[in-house]
Amino acid sequence: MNGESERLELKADVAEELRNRGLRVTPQRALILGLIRSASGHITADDIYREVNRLLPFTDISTVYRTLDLLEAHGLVRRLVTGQGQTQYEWADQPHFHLICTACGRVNNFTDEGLTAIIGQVAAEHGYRPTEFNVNVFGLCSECQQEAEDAHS
Amino acid sequence: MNGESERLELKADVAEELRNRGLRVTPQRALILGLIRSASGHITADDIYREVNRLLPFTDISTVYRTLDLLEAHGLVRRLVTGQGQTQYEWADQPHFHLICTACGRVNNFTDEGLTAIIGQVAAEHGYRPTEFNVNVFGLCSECQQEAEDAHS
DNA sequence: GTGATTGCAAAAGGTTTGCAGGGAC
DNA sequence: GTCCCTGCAAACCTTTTGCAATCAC
Repeated sequence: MNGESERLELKADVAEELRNRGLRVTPQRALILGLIRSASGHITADDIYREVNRLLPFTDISTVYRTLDLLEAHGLVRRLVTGQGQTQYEWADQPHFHLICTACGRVNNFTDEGLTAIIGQVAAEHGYRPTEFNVNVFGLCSECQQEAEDAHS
Repeated sequence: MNGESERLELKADVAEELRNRGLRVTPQRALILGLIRSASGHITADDIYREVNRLLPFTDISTVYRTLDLLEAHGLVRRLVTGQGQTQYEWADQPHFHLICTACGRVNNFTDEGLTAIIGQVAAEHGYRPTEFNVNVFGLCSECQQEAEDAHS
């Protein structure tokens, strides 16, 4: 494994992704898209802002937001409004569901064939032709349940 | 049908709902809860603010937010984060899902036992204790599908 | 009477916008 | 060279908070 060549590959990849959509390639855009793509889960605008600034100082938060809007509009990135403070962003690979912890704000992705099937079926029953759906489940993750219990004992 | 007696009934009803939960009954609370309850669909804090002020002038927006938080904490009201500007609130009768038509914008509520069960099950598998979930399915409603077909013929 | 609730004013926090200079094509 | 993109600063908008006066119980 060579970290640097991986990074270069990713950079080229990401630049191509932008060009394919007729977008100009700027260091900021490539970096932001790369960050989201290599982030394992979800990432906030502020996370991105801080990380980008380590590599590209003087990048402004407004650039981050503008870029995120752009990437979302072009279907490269998905926006996830959790209601726990900031909006989260994720790489738009395949549809999935979200488990959102209302205590720590952590978001877990999951997929479930049965769930997908039922949603399609129910939509059809109501005469809908579904194009897209999102499922957000709010609750306490196992860590926060544990903490809550510990606090009470 | 007598509009006024209906309103009085609702008001008494709503006051009881508050009392049952050990909450003090104030005109603001009763009014806000009544508004949400009689709103057919979803309503924003600002909608509520404006409507409350027509009937109870000088009510502050902060009171609206504080009341909404309170009502949500006591399970009387559900918060719906749409990502389109403001948060929406709805009367917490029974859990349901949203079918949202991307053409006409109409939102249909539906319920489905199977879907509810699967969501609970999947959450449990991931160690979550779910408190709330929202399922939004985007697509074309039957009317808009029809229109689209008609337009093409 | 007592503690909870309200209105007011101000702040917080995330996100957006106008503008002039600089960069991608 | 042209138009788009960026950094900067300021504004925006929804939501939250501190405080003193008022109200429900």
